[in-house]
Amino acid sequence: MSEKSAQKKKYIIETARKVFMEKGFKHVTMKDIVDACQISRGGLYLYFQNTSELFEEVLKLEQEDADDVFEQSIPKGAAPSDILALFLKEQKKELLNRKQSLNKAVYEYFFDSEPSKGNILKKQFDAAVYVIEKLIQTGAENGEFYCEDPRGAARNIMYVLEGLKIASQTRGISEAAVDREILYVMQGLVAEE
Amino acid sequence: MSEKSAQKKKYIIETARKVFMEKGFKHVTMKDIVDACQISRGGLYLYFQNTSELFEEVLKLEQEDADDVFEQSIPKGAAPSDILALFLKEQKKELLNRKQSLNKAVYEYFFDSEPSKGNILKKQFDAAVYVIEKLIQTGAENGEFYCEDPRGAARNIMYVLEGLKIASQTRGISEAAVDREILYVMQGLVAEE
Amino acid sequence: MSEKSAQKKKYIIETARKVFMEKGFKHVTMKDIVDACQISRGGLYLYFQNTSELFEEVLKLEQEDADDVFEQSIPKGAAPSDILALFLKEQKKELLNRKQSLNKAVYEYFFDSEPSKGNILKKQFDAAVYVIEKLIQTGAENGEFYCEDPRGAARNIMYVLEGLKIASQTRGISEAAVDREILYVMQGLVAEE
Amino acid sequence: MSEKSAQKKKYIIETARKVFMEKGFKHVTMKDIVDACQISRGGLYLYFQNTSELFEEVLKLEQEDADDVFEQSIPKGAAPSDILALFLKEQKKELLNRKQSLNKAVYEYFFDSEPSKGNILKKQFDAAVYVIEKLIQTGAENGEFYCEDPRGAARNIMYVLEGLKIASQTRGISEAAVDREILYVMQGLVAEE
DNA sequence: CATGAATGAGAGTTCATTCAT
DNA sequence: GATGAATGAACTCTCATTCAT
Repeated sequence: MSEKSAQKKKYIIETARKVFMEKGFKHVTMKDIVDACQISRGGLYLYFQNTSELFEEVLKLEQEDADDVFEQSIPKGAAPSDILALFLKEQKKELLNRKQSLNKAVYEYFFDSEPSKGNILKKQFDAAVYVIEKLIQTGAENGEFYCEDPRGAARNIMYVLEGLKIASQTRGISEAAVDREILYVMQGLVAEE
Repeated sequence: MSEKSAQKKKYIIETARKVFMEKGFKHVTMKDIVDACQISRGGLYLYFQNTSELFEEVLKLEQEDADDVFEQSIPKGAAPSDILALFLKEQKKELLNRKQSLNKAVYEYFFDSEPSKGNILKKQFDAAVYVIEKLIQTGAENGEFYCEDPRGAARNIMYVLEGLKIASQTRGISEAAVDREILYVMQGLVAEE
Repeated sequence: MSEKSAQKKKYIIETARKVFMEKGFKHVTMKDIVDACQISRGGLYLYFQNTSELFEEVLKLEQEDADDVFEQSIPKGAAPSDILALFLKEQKKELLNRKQSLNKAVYEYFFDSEPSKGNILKKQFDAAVYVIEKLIQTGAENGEFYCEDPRGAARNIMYVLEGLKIASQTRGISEAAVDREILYVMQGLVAEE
Repeated sequence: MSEKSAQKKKYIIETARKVFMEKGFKHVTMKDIVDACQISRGGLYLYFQNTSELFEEVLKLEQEDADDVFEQSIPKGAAPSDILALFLKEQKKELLNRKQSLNKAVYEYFFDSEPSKGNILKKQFDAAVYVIEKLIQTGAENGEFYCEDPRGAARNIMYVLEGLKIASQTRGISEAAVDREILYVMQGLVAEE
């Protein structure tokens, strides 16, 4: 029944994902998962020992899905500026629907965990910086962008996005405010000459 | 003995502050406070009904102290660029000693609270943006800075700082990384001509 | 300060009386009394060790007042049937305003106390039976009433009143229902011949 | 194991019943029940959220049992006067063993609950009045009783019983006193002509 | 006498975790 | 594997009662 087991495990992870989006990480109890999945208490423990273990699996799945989506959604031969714009648009969407993202749960989870675990976050961040850097570089080469420090600019963009994310989850943020920040960083890439 | 009462209340707030710095907000129980303060269970309830109420008072005190410190630490007649540098240095110090700041607790607290409460955060953010904007403006007038959009630049700086804060609390961040980001935003203010 | 003390004690008892009327006996805490009287916690303990002690004093005062009222409100030379009607009317008023009487508090108090204490209740009950019996007797002599067993009739009336009281406090009772029962017992005294 | 669950639930209710008979309603805590049932704290909460919920179930069971007993204990073809006497004898037994009845608990419970809940009590009372009325009517038809107002008499009997119950729980009452009251109301049904 | 801050016992409640079936 | 009843530790909160001032 390894096949069936794997299916059930995946089902639990996907259901739990919704719960984490809704309630963040800290407030979620094993009971919440049990209720959402409509399985037995003991049944859940067969697969996951606690919410942390479960959340880690959610993150893993999330990562895989994100990679897939990213690759598929980029049109072949798109211009770097378009790709960057598309990326920022995605981020904006996530920012504004705070209940539809795992952001809060991610923050809560990593607040509690050992720094070592943070490497996953770090890797994601660094990977994103790298991709953006390459986009800016390519864009600079074909004249779309003007930028003397592509890596610095990429990092700046990512930190601003992090700042926006946390702002969205704590004090709330308007669409206009998000647009303003995105516009600001984009202008930094084109307006300088 | 309202005098003594006020003293004790302040003592509790200050002790609680340390606990919140150490453990964030969510994990702190009334018992933690009771133990840290070496007072009785009921005694604590005499002053605060729950950890939220207590944390709000900690924030209030924090705000007052911050105002005092800020005013005192700015040398009269200092140049805008120096003041900004000083501000960023302070922020850097806070970022790197993540156990010495309330950042994590603040985030955890506002994750759970109603958006309305977030206004406090928003006010602080806006106030900081305003101050930085004025610094940049003044700096631009006397030739220290070059900047076409002081408000945009000020907001960018603040969002980067937020991004750095959350990075510090989740994945950890090196001093070099902080310096790099600060340098980047500062260069944006001077290097353009 | 014995004079002042006595005054304060009486003030506490009278204020407590209102609290007991409002909340019954069990739910009343020493804090409730303290709040209602606007005195200090320690101050209350100077006079009463607990709510039972206080309630006993309330009852004592109640009894004295009742005696006074009773004597004063009976017109000299009134007919027995009128006095009885007056008495029943008073009882009815008390029954229908359940928040304006100590009934519930009395029951709650005596539910908890030792049977020995119940003697107070017993004395009150017996005294009332005695008075009613005499009224009936006198009424029988002058032809207002017809009754072969005045004591039995008196006791019957008192038990019905007790039943009505408890009904009023638990399931609620309408004015019509009270009237009906009063009429029934009164008819038993006149209709038979 | 819904079967086993139901058994345990019933076991808790029956054990709780004894506790309520012993201590009334107000003084009973969830811990008392836990101790009496020899189960765990959490285990009890699996079935009942609080003492009120539990007490309501006790009452429900009580009602069912009472109906059964009543039907079974009435001999077929018994005379109305005998049935009434039997009923009063049962009531007397309950009155005299105040620790063996739920009366006190019932009163305490309904003192606190919303009037709407009191309807249960009202229904029971009205039902009993109805039964007694019918008995008296039938008895009057076959000459056992003489009564012009069977409903009034029935109500009078029930209120006296209520009065006796409360007397039993508060000041205590002797067997002789109960007999005296029962005799009085029975005489009212036969002696008048 | 009077005050009210302080204490601590104990009630209520929730949940991660286990285990017999 | 799967179930869900059962456990008990831990937390919140309330009050009667005391005691230094």
